[in-house]
Amino acid sequence: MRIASFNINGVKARLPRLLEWLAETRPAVACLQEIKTQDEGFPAAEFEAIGYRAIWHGQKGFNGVAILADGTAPQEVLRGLPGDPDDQQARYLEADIAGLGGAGSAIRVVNLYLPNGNPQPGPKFDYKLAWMRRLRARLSELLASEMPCVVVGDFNVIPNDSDTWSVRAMEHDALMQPASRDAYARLLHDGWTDAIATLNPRGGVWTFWDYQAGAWQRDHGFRIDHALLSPECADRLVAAGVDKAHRGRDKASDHAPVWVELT
DNA sequence: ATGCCCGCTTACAGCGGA
Repeated sequence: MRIASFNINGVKARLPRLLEWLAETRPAVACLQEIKTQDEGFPAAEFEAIGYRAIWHGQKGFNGVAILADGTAPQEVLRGLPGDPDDQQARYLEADIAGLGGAGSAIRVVNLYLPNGNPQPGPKFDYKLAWMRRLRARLSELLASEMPCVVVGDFNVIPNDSDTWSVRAMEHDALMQPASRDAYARLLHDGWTDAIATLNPRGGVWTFWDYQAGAWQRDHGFRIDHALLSPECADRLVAAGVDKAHRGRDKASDHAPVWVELT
């Protein structure tokens, strides 16, 4: 059973590529980030036509997340990350997916689009770090619940030096500041398993290649899209990967899809 | 040091992304 995450950089601009990817890889759950549309612009009928039911949290022009499930409707648990009533940005969706947990029970899926934080220092970086503190609080509740849980999305954090083509090029970027990395490391220390890192301990796996400066052609990428597993799900991990070839297609997103395969 | 490219917007230039 596959759970995938894909920062699509605009659901309207990406729809043909997205439908193609769903048909080719057929994940049980597909979490999308940066849908970049208001709720009423989300192409739910296009996904239903190929067997996916969806929930989504849109915003005009920027951000926006969606959860698609193959043949079943995601049961929404949370829309928006708790902890700041003034936060209006559409970056968090949490849902139960029936039938994917042990013995036919549900699995909890968190889909997030963590703030970029550039330029740093500054208010956008402060917002990122505050968002990560709120995320840790919510994910700690999920760990305490002991339910099977998968947290995927664009974390906008390069966890280790081996997760970027060039430490020097990214040195001053918000994605790999010590404070960003520390906040991510705290999640892992709490008990979450980074699926791709666990299966690729030497690093060198990228999920993003910039549109600019020929980054794709030069393989100048880094790893910022992650899949975190609760202990129950980590025991079921059999594979994890990146659909790298999709980054090379015409009209591609600047991110490639990432996925985990659980028994 | 900045822009490169791309998607979005009551757009035709500017912003955000990473």
